[in-house]
Amino acid sequence: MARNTIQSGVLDSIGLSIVEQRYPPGHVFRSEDWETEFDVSRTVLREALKVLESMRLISMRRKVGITVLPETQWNVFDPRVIRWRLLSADRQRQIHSLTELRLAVEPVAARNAASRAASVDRVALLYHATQLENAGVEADLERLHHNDVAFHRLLLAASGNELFLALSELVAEVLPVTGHLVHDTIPEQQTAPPRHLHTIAAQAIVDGDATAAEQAMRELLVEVQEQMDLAYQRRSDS
Amino acid sequence: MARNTIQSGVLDSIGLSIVEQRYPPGHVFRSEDWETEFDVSRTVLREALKVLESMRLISMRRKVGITVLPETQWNVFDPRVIRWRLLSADRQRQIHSLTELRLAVEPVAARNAASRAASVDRVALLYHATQLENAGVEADLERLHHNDVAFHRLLLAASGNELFLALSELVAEVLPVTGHLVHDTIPEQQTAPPRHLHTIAAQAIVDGDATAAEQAMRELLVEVQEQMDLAYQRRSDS
DNA sequence: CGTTTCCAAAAGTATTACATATACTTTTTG
DNA sequence: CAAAAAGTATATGTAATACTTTTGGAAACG
Repeated sequence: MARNTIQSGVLDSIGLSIVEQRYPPGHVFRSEDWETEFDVSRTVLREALKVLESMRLISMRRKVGITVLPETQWNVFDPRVIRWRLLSADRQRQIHSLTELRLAVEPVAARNAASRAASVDRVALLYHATQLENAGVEADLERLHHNDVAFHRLLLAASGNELFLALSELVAEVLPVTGHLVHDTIPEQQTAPPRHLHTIAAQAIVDGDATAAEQAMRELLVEVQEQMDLAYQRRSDS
Repeated sequence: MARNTIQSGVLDSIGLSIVEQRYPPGHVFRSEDWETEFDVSRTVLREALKVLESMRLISMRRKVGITVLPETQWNVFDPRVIRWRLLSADRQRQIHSLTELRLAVEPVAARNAASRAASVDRVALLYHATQLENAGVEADLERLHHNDVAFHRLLLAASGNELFLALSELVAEVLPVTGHLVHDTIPEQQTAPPRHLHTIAAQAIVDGDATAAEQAMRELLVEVQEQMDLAYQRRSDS
């Protein structure tokens, strides 16, 4: 995805530094400052700044300069902002927020999928779920995450709501992070229940049982939420 | 919000034309085409295109040109994309999707607000709710919408989740549209119940009753959803 | 028929000059 | 002396242009 252009490098660098709170909100730059720091032309810099402006990380005004905007203004649904935040200090808060959002949306997505999804999608969902459940302890994480992402993306797509589908990108950003976190800190047998819930949800969708699907996804996400909290708790203990 | 710059005009024009499906996905432009059409410099055009690229409406590649991306790629959470879609032909679908998302999120937001919100926010919520409920038939729409937007924004803010808060911008975009639609097509007395539900939800949040708050907001959004469907049904009848 | 080479096309980058809006200062004015 | 008007400096906004780099596709080649 990341195009091999210097503009994207500058964008990434500035974006991350802002999200990392290296500059207080309200802090003002002149574009010249960045030009010299990165040794790029005004053209390249301005194109990067325009993107950051469209993400509401900064505001550009004549005779004033580039102002760093407060966090409340940010387009926190932009996948790049998500990624930057997952790299920054408030990673934990970001994961918590994202999981809370998933807890709100995915059960409803499951409900809708159970009543609207195409048969082929229902079957595919069940396939990914069983793949997840049957994966043993020695299964490589790579493959596990792939199925996990595929399951949740398909679920959101099958909901028939393009806004839900768009959220799958955010889920895809956060899933590997939560996956590794859980894997590194939680004993294996404790992760079995959520995996099983994938299958229950998928089966409910295949059966067209909207309520059961919603319930299973809700339990699954509650489980994820608890595992996240537990993982961070153990971390701070060590 | 719209800055008084040519670049923003070009951005708006191209963005809207893409969202309106005036060009099929996969259609390829050269930046020169747009330059002549809008009679602007390459600088201005490219800055607009960069923003559109960051919204995933287009993709710019060397030796290829500017490709219009399919709808599934779009950053549908960007407020500008929302606005363009509300202006375009699939306005109805967009409203339905947004309401469905609200139906997923706002009840959870209410639940969280009931257990986390600051006292001052709880009181303010109740204030806006009673203002809404007490507004008579002759109350000007302007003022009604202002209170409505304020209520929902505050609710999402009080949830303590910055992703929920960010959604308030989308709600603010869609609320006036649904508001006018309902007002123009539904008899006044039928809009009373949802208004009352605002107060019930707010009161539950003041009382710290998470379950009641969630339930009230869910009923409210279901009501909104039904009114939307009804409004469009009546429209197509005429 | 597949592979490599090469070219042209389109975006990517850089430089420079000028336009324009606007925060700030100075002057005028009542 | 304060408030309004005028003026000025400054940083972004816009334009024009030249050059660089990547890369799809045609042409040459084995």
